Amino acid sequence: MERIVRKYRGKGFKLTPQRIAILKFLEGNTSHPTAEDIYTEIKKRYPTVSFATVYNTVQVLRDKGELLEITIDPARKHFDPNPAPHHHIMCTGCGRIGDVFVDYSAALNLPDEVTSQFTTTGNHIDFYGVCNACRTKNIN
Amino acid sequence: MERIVRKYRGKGFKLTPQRIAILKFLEGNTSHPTAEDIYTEIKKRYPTVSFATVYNTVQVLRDKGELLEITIDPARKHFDPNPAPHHHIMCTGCGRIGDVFVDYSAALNLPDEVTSQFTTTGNHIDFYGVCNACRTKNIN
DNA sequence: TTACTAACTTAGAATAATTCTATTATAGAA
DNA sequence: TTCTATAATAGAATTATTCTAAGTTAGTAA
Repeated sequence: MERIVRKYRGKGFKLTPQRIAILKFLEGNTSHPTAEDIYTEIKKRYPTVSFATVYNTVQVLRDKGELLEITIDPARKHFDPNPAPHHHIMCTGCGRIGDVFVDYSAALNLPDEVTSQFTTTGNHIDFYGVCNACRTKNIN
Repeated sequence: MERIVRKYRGKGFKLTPQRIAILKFLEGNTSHPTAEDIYTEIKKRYPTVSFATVYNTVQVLRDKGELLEITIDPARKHFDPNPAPHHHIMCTGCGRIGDVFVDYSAALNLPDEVTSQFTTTGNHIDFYGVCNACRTKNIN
């Protein structure tokens, strides 16, 4: 019995071969892949896999709290298999996305004009920057 | 001469009637409209206006630093005519977006494993919550 | 004031991301 | 082993956004 199967069985969704392949690809993956990235990878082993399967699976995983959907890139969604709340930084040059594992919640006090209108439940920070590779490129 | 024209002329883009209508609609607008919201509004006065004009205009305004593009809603882009850096809070019930005019930058120190990889240039916080209207609805 | 042209508007086609549908297949419960 | 709810698939549909080609115009400069 595979480790992935052990980890995810009994969570309320079926573990099909395609899903196991998606879970394996995502396991420990810090590249923040898009749906197309996942599709391209799974297609190598399951050439008939469809986008519907990829989208269905990431939706199930999101709903079960096993995956985060990231909105930092205005062009498309990225996914993060680490469901622990954390933040992200995107390189404005190449689009690479990195993780920021710091909880800033204690510092993020909201003004009265906001707390009087909303009950806050969470926060996510998008940091923007330039990665080393892109900075080097621009210097030369 | 209208105030909008006075404010935006000489900024490097032509002020057409459609653009003036868009700028008027956006002026002081805190509803964070989508492209469709803008299109629907401008269509009232200019029935032949096209989506291309709306998208072209918001792109020009974004490039000129007169408008922010907001990614807090995974479903579609929203626009904010206040270009001063600030943050947003979205109601997870109805999708309403509010502004948060606090600069938290001083508190957002990044760990070494991030600063060694990225030179940070900015940040934007997505707060999530429930607005009063939605909270009341759920109680009843 | 007029003439000019780069920039703009428009309708509609194209693209890209995502979702839906109908059908067939299967994981996992009984 | 059987059964059925759930999932996979191909492909159509939908939605957001961008592109294209043709006609129009804002704003510059004579």
